Amino acid sequence: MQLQNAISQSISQALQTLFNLSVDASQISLQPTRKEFAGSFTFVTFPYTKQLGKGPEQIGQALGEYLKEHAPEVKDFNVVKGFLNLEVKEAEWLRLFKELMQNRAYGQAEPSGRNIMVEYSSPNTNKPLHLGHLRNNFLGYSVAEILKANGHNVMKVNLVNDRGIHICKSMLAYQKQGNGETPESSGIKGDHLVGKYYVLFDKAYKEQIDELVAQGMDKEEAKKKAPLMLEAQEMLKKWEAGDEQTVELWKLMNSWVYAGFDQTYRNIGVDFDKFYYESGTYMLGKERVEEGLQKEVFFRKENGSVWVDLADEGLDEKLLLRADGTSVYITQDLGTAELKYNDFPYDESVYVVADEQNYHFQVLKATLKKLGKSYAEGIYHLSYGMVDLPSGKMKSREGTVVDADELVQEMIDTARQQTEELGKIEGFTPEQAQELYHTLALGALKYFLLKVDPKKRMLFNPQESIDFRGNTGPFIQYTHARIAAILRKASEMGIVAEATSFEGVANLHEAEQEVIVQLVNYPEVVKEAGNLYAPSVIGNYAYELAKAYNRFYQEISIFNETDEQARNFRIALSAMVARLIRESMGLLGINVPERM
RNA sequence: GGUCUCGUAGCUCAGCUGGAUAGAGCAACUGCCUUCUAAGCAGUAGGUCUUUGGUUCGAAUCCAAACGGGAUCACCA
Repeated sequence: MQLQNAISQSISQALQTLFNLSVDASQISLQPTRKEFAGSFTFVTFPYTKQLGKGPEQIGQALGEYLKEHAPEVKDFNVVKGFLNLEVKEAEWLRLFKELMQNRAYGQAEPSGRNIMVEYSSPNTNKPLHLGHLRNNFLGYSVAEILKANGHNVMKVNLVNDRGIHICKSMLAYQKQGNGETPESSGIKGDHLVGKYYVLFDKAYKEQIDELVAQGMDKEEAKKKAPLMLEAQEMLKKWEAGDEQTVELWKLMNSWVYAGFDQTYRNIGVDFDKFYYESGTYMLGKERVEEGLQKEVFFRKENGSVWVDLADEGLDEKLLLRADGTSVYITQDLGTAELKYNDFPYDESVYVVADEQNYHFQVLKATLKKLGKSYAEGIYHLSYGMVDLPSGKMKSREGTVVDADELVQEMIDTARQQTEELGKIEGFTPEQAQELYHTLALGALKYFLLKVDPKKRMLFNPQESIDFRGNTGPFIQYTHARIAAILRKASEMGIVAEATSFEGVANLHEAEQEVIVQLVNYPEVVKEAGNLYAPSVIGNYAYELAKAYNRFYQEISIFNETDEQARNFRIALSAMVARLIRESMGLLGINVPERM
């Protein structure tokens, strides 16, 4: 970056000196040179032809000659049409490399003083996590890490949806058919056990609907009138009224689910600084609604329901409180927003929630603004696309949902199988092998889900996503393991590759230079990923870095190099690549192995 | 129907604030392991960047429209 700035500065000077044209250096943009031409940076001269009344080649030629003479970084140049390609001196690349290697906090931005809250995961407590949740969890965790690397003060929170009709469905089915089954007695993980009863409810409920329809009732009506649905609603009312027995069962079943979630979270390596529970926040929302009525930014309809008119924001009227005074989804979000802000006065509050809720978040933000809440401005909906299967949309009702725990286990099995096939498991203790499989499995899965732009809907193909070759997590992990082997060997040989140990290196191979270019880019990449809330930017970078290194690894020998300085440089270069692979993968929540 | 969003190789995806002959991976084909881990490297083949118009020196990228997917517009969450 500073290299680009320096060159831009020189170009600005050149334009002034040669053509008497004043252009600020910040206005001069350089782009990476396409690989079929010599050079590292390219300056496009087309935009200046009119003002200067000269041809693009002519301008490029004149600038190139000036830069070669006056810019200390520029080694040579070539002009192709309106493109001035600049080659940078090898000494300059080496200097940059030494500099970044000595910077212990390389890639970590200065503290920004900004507080950012990141809410993610936010599960319902009536069933286990599925593939869609995995994208959410990986995204949320990764974005939080990326924001930290950008110098922000980050708090990760999980808002658990622990109340509502869906939980009552599981509870009801359990009451009827549970026979006192527990996770201990059945050996079923708590969230799966509760999910089992949710499915049982749904099955029986469907049967009732079919029956009613067979009797001639309209399907929509049957859905509302089915006895089981009425019972579930009754149970919800009892819960809201604090009925002891209902609350007791609710607590018991939720505790099973939490134990299960806890296990899954630990297994997939995500964590939270704080949990919020909707049962603990939904009442607060009603206070905000009351506040809005007093401020006269909300209004009450004849039947008693409360609304906000967001027409001036290009949105509709929105219900905030039902006629019977009970809260709806957005009511509790109004309360939770305030609670969050009181706990952690944020500059920004990120909600990692699927794009089906885009409208909801527009409404939430607009409504809080109407209430005059200053923190409304900081609300940012990190909206991500749904995960599709080759068979189409995931539908829990049709049983096409991919269970998170099962998927992770399948990935681990595949990792084991692949590793054994390749015969790469010699010298591992069983525990180490197990750890490796886990690292590879999650690396493959996380990378697969994070390499795609979050905003885009994506396809999860079970066959491809468990691939360990090509543009995958394990490919990058493998590159790290290779370097680790080199570093072990260097260490055995007593080589310490410090900046001083290769000061005499004069020429660089092309492959070496390409690796340095990648290394130099890293801070910019972290910044961009932060600005865009996009782990995919980091993922693409890690892949490019690993690819550049593997090219180098293939073409250039390290330990057969007779020039000690050159050898030391290559070891240092390798160490730095390993470090940035570890860092960047860490930003994705992916661990890297020492051996594989 | 209104609003929002997406459309790039057979498949899955990159392509930054407009720049050169649009790039990866998978799948197909060809080479490279007595030399630091072949989960690798090098190469061949594969494209009307959905279409049409506009902006300009220049458009996959910006604007408009059309076509085709998806989401949403509940006293559901």
